[in-house]
Order: sequence, then structure tokens, then C-alpha cells
Amino acid sequence: MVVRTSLAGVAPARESAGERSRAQTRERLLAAGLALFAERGLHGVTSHDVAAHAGVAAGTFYLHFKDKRELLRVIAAETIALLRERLDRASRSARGSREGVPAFSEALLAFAEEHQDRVRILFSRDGDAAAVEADVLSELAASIAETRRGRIASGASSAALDPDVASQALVGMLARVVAWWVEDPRRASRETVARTLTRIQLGGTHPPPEAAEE
Amino acid sequence: MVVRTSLAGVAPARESAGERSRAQTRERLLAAGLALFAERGLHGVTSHDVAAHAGVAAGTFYLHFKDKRELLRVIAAETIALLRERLDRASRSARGSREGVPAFSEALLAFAEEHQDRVRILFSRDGDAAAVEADVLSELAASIAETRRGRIASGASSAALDPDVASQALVGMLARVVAWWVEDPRRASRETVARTLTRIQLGGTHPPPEAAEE
Amino acid sequence: MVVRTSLAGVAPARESAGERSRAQTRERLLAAGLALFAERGLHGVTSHDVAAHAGVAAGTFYLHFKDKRELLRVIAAETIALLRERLDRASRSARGSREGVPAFSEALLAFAEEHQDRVRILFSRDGDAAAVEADVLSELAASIAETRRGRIASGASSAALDPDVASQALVGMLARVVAWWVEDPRRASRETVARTLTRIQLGGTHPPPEAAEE
Amino acid sequence: MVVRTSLAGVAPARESAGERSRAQTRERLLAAGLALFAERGLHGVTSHDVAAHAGVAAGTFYLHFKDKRELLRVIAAETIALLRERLDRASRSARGSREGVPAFSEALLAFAEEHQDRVRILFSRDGDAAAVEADVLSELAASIAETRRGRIASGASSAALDPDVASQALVGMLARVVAWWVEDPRRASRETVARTLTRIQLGGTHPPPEAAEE
DNA sequence: GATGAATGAGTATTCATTCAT
DNA sequence: AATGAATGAATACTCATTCAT
Repeated sequence: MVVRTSLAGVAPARESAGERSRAQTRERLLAAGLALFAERGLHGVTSHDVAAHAGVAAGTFYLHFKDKRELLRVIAAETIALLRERLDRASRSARGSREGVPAFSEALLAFAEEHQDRVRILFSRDGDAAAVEADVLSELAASIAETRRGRIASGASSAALDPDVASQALVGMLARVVAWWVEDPRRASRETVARTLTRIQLGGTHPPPEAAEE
Repeated sequence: MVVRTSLAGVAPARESAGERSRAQTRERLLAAGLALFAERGLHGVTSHDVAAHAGVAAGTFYLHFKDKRELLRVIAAETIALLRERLDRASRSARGSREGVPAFSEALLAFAEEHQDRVRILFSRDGDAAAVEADVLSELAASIAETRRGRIASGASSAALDPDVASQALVGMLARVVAWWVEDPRRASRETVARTLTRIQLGGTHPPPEAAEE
Repeated sequence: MVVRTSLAGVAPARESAGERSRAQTRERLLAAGLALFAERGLHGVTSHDVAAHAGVAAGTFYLHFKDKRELLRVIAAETIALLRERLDRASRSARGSREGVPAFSEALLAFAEEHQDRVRILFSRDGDAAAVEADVLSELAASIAETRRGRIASGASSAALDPDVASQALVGMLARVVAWWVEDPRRASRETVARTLTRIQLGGTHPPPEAAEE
Repeated sequence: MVVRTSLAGVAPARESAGERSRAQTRERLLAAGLALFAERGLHGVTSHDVAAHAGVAAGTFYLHFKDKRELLRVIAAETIALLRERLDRASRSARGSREGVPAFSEALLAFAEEHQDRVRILFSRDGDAAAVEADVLSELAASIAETRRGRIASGASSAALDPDVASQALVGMLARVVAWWVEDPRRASRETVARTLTRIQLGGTHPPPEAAEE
């Protein structure tokens, strides 16, 4: 599930002066969009805002992106790629061990800490961003569900939970907690958040048989 | 401000003709807002849309609501009141018993089934609705946290989870699952959803000490 | 030049209950218009404002006045009638004497003091009030010009000044000074204002130094 | 903000093509505002009217002016600057001589003749233009008062008049006479107007009979 | 006569997008 | 490729006025 975006290592060659300029302009627009969308949401930002924040003329925006939504979509895709890579690495380094889940939570939180703006954009549904975000979280849910199915198959997780419902539940839980925490990281230590998430997930994922509530 | 028309007192009706009409118009606007916001979100709907859908003139909208946001706020407040009432009733009828949590989930899902539009509005963050929705979910989180604290005090729940993190997690989970399910109730039976939610919550709320993951 | 408006002594009969009520409503609307127009000008006041300030329903306004402009016109006409009466009385009581001009100024200032709101409306040109006000001041100018012509004929005033120009000048001067003074009567004592106005007028009207009133 | 196109430096022109275009559009909007405000007043003109009269799209208006009021303010400021320059030149060319006052009146009237629209806007109070106009006339009053104080100090004017009252009176007189005259210049010859104004002012400014200019 | 809810034309203002330079 | 002035459709909101009760 590791995504190889065009961002990664595709162009080893040095860009020409013209190309570099164009690529730089694009990067500045992406950075501006990241900062502004995180702060004010898709509707709170105009294409002029983005251009101005990037230090380019208004028209230049449309030389790089079809429209505002596309900019958001690209930022979201980048973010998902980054997140996937991180989670993949975490699960690889903890493969099979019982620590898979804590490692997952830790990785997610570390990502959130490093990329607050991206997390804010990804996890705070913003009107027309709905389509974008729905995809994102759905993909994430699918991805997580896949992981869980693997665990069920290996006996690590209980089959008592409906996979679809459970993955939605996990995504909703993670998204909200992460967004809440990133908003003000002093609300709880990273360890507290990770521990709580881990325990709730454990509860849902492999409940000791005798703990069944009925 | 009591009106004394020549007909005053003749009719036992509590509302004057004007009042009845005004209240009806307001209701129609609320109903129109409910339907349209659920379908297209705050930004996808204009005040003219709402007025037209309610069968009144554009200006009439502003006789009843300051602006679009206020209409949304009123609908959200109504929804929360309805939801609270439902959840309160459920917890009262299952007081103390182990079935409190399943009853809670059942009530929530029954509510979602009956009020799909309201759930869609409440649980699908829509840009400028962010403020409204943030309040709503925060209140819900606080409410749930309170309930959980009661359970912890009575020994029914473990204190191992951070209350703030856990309540955010629960709210996020419930909101997402409910929104996902309401979108297409054939995705899973109500019972399946309820059972899964209940089990995850149990996991988080009173994990037998020996089940601690490590 | 004394105006006999329908306000004065036309109806010696007592009004019926219904009539009294209607007349009272009208008076309240006039009073509300006076206060509000003086404060915020024609454009700063809505017909709803006037009705609310008068304690009647919005529709009632149109039972008494064709529209906002008519209300202003009526108030202006009343004001002119009141002002004329005052100035006539002053010139009658000082007929022929050299004190005509000071008496005129004194009367004008006394009027302004008593009827600040009316003066504010009359002398502060407000957009669409222009038509109304133009008439008012033109009439006033004509009236003053007439008086001055009498004085010229009697040798009390110099014929060196063009009558039309001079009357415009006087009206402009009086209107502005009065409006300025009424805005904050502490700006100058009534006596100072009156003396200055008198001297300027003297310069234009009867220059012989020995005619100075003191 | 200097633009470096491949053509840069080829033309000796100071403005870039864009700047020239922008400045031209602004000028057209100013001219349109001047004509329309003079004709119908601030409230009688919409921003669309101005744009249409200038031959640009509605939105273009807001690229150059914050709103209608700002356009009016700019026009008023321009007008004041033009007027000041004219009056200054007049007083310089007639320095010290007894002809200062006649020269002043002449200059004012010449200005009015050349800039009828500007005079109409400046001297015809229009509702919300009140603030603008109040400032304008107050500035003018202050300016005139200053001049008069100089004359008093040099013994050229009597101190018998209150400076504040007198300056208000002069402003009111000048504004009204000029507005009246400009409305239809055939009402009186420029010389007649100037002579009358001069004599009234003389009365107020340097009463010694022997100073009468004829 | 009074009420006040409803009307809907009118107006200001924004902003995504285009295009000549 | 970049610029930035211009566009004009979209939309929120106001308010004079009407009319059923």
C-alpha cells in the first residue's frame, strides 16, 4: 500500500532554470495553500489569497492548478502519501509483534505532530472539501480494514466485530482525536493519547473471551 | 403588544391569525433548510434556495432568520435537543444495568434512522458550519464524558483511559459510524452496527484488568 | 407672509374617539419622523424605524403618509410655518426701528434653540430632501429679499447689492451658522452669534457706520 | 513591483502598459462619478451606474475604490485641492492690496464656472455625503478663518466679529451663492455676483467706510 | 383604523477565472 | 511563464410598500 508519488525521486536530473522556476512557483503555491487551508478552510480562502501568500500574481495560480479544489486535492494526496509511508514503515518495523497497534498509534501521532497543517486539512471536513476528504478517509478506512483483516486471519484480532463498521469507527476515532490533539498539543501528552487509543483499539480488536459482555 | 381586533376573544385559539401564519412560515423554512443543508451543505445552498423550497419570497427568509448560519444553528440546536431527549430516555430505562451501553447505541441508531437529514447535517462538517458543529460535538463529548465519569466513580468503568481523549474518541467513532450508516442503511443491519459499537465501547470502558495488553 | 396652515384653529370641533385616535397616531408619526430625521437624515431612517419609534405597526405609516418623502415634506412645511410666524412677530414688534435686523437674528436664534430638531432637518441638506429643502430656503430667500426690498425703498438699506445674490448670501449664511450653532450651542453664546450675524448683515444692508446699534 | 518583460526598457514611457491601463480606468471612473454625482447625488447613483458610465464592468469599480463613498471622497479631495490652488494663486497675485477680497471672489467664481460639476458635488449636501461635505466645508472655514486672522493681526480686518461664527457665515454664504449661481449662470453676471459678495464680505472684514473700494 | 407578515425589486459586493501584454 | 487588470455571474441582504385579517 506504499504509494510512489511523482514527488519521490522521479526526477534525479537538475531542472533547467525555467523548469526550476516553474517548479518553485508550484511549490510556493502548495505551501501557501497548505498554510491557508489549514487556517481558514477551503471556503475561507480565495485563489487571490493563495497567490498573494505565495508571492505570485493572481493569474499564475491557474497556470499550475485547474482551480482551488484541485489545489486541495493535490495537498490531500500528498498528505495521504506521506501518512501511508509513515504507517507502513511503522507496521514493517513492528511486524507480527503485539506492539503493532501501539506502534501504529505512535506513528500516527508523530505524523500529526510534524504535519499539523496537513492533519488539520485532512481531518477537518470542510464543505466542498467533503468529496476530497470522504475519499481520503474512505481510503484510510479501507487501508486499515485491510490491515485488520490480516490480523484476524493471523488470529491476532477477534472476528466478532463487523469489519466495515469497525474500520469506520476506527477512522472516526483516530481522525477526531488527532484533530483535537493537534489543535492544542498541550491538552494531553503524546503518550497519554497513544495509550488511550491503543487500549480502545485493543478492546475492539482482540477482547479476551472472558471479557465478552454477555 | 396584545392585539385587540373586533374579533378578539371570539376564537379560543391561542395564536392570532398572524402568529399562526408566521409560525407556519418559520416551520417551512426550517424544513426546507433541513432538507437542503442535508443534501448540499451550507455552502451549496443559498438563502434564495431555502426560500424557494419553502414556497416563500426571498426576503421572507430574513424575517425569520438573521442569515443562513442562524438557520443552521437553529436546526442543529433542535437536533441536539431531540437527540439528548432520546439518549436520556434510553439511559433512564436501562439504568444501572449492564445494558446501558447497548441501549445507548440502539437509541442513537434509532434516532439516526428516523432523522437521517438531521444526522447528516450534524455529523458532516461543512465549512462554515464548523463552529456550529464543533460546539455540537464538543457538547456531546462533554455529555458522554460526564456519563463515563459516573461509571468510573461507580466502578463500572476503568480509569485507565484518559477521560478527555476517550470522550473525543467515542464522539468521533459514533459520529462517523452513524453518518456512514445513515448514508446507506443497507450497508449493515442496525443490529450489527449496534453490536460492533457496543463491543468497541466496552473494550474501552471496562476492560477486565487482566486483559491489559501488556 | 404669515402662513395659515391647517394645523391652526381649523377644527374647533372635538374629534370623535376614532378621529382622535387617528390624529394622535399621525402626531406620533410626525414626532417620530422629526426626531429620527434630525438624527440620521432621510436616508438613514426607514419607514419601519419611524413606525416603531411611534409605537405603531409598519403598515400604519402608509395610512397617514404616502411615503417617507411626504412625511419629511410635512415636517418641513410645519417648520417653515412656525419659523415664519416667529419672524413675522419679531419684525412687527420692531417695525421701522433700527433694531429690525438684530431682532430678526434674535428671533431666528431663539427659534433654533427651541426647535433644534426642526432646524437640523431644515438646514442640513439631505440627498433626496434636496427638493424639499431647496423650496424651503428659496422661499425663505424670497421672503427675506422682499423684506430687504422694503428696506431699500425706505432708504434703510443700500441698493449697492444685487437683491437676488444678497438674499442667497444671507440665507446661506444664516442656515449654516444656525445649523453649526445648534449642533453644539456651547460653541458660542447666543449673543455672540446674534451680534456677529447682525454686523455682517449691517455691512451688506446698511453700511453707514453711525447706524451701528451700539 | 517593477515589471521586467522582454520589452522592458525599450520604451521610454514611465508607466508599464498595465499601469497605464489601470490609471486610465481609474480616471474614467472618476470622471463618471463626477458627472453622475453632480447630476443625481450620492444616493441617486449606483456603483453599477458609475461603472457603466465609465464603460467598464461592475466589478471593476471595486478594483479601484472601496465603495461609492470613497469615490466621492476622492472627488471631493481633488476638488478641494484644485480650489485651494486657485485661491492661493489669487491671493498671491493680489498680495496686500485692497483687491485681495475681490480677487478672492473672482477666483472662486471662475473656479465655479470651470468646474460646475465639482462645485455642485462639493456644495450640495447629499445625505451620506454629509460627512465628506462637512469636512470639506469645515476645512474651508478653517482656511478662511486663518486668512482672516492674518488680516485681523495686520489690522486689515476688524476684530469685532467672532472668528468662528464669521467663518461659518462666510462659508455658508459663499457655498450657497456659488451653488445658486452655477445652477444657472444667467441669473446674474459674474461681475454682479463678485461685487455683491465682495461688499458683504467687506462689511464683515474691514468696516472702515473709507476703505470702500469705490 | 390598525396590524404585521409577506413581497420582490433593487443594490452592494465578492471572487473564480480569463486574457492581452 | 508570469503578470495583473478586467470581467460578470453569483449572492446576500435591505426596505418601501401591499394586503389579508
